[in-house]
Amino acid sequence: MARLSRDFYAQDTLEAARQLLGKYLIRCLDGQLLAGRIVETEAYIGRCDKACHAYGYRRTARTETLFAPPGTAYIYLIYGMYHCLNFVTEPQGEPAAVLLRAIQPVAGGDVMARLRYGDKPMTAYRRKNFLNGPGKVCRALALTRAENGLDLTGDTLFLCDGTEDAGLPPFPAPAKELVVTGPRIGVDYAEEARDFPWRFRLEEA
DNA sequence: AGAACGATCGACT
DNA sequence: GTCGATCGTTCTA
Repeated sequence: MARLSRDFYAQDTLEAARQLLGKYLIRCLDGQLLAGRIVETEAYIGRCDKACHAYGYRRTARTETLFAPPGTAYIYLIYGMYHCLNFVTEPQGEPAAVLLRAIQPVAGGDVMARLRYGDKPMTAYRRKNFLNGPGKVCRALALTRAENGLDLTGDTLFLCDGTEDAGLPPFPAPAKELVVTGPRIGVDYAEEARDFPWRFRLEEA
C-alpha cells in the first residue's frame, strides 16, 4: 500500500488507465480529507488520438500541462461550466493523460455532497448519480483551473493503492469485480478515434 | 476582433 | 429520448 509514484504515471497511458481502476484519489481541502475509489477512466494520447487536446503534439496555452512531467494534474474547463480532471502520463514530452470519469465516495462524503448539492437533501436518485461523471467529480472535490498543473506526488491531490496511505481506515472493496472496456464518451467528432475502446470501468461481477 | 466549438450536466417531453 | 446553459480555447482573418 503506497502512494503512486511518478514512475507509475510515466507508463503507457492505456496501461495506466486500466491500472488506475480501484485506486484511491485523495483530495486535501482546507484540512479536510476527501477520498474516492476510482471506477471509471479514459485514455487520451496526443501522438495518435484525434480526441486528445494535444493531438499531433499540438502545443497551446491549454495543452501546455500535457507536456508537463507525468504525475501532473491536467484540469480544464468544459462547456463553459464544468471541469475535467486528468492525470498526465507517459514519459515527459509525450502529451497524454487519463481522464477521471467516476469514483465511489470513500471519505468526506458529507463535504462532497455539500459541494455538489449545497443544502438540498440527499435522495436515492442523487446518491446513484453522485460521482458518476467527470464534471460531477470535479465539483465534489472543488477542483477548477486554479488546480491545473498540481503535482500529484504532492500533498493536496494524490493517488494511492490503499486508504491507509492517507491515514484512513481500510475500505472494503467488492470481492469480485470486472474491468469492462468500451468506446469513450462525447468524442463523436474525432473520426477514427471515436471508436477506440479506451474507456475502462470497474463493475461488480 | 469575431465565430465556432466543446473529453458535460440537469431539466424536461 | 431531446435541449439549452455558458465561457474559455482555438482558429480564422
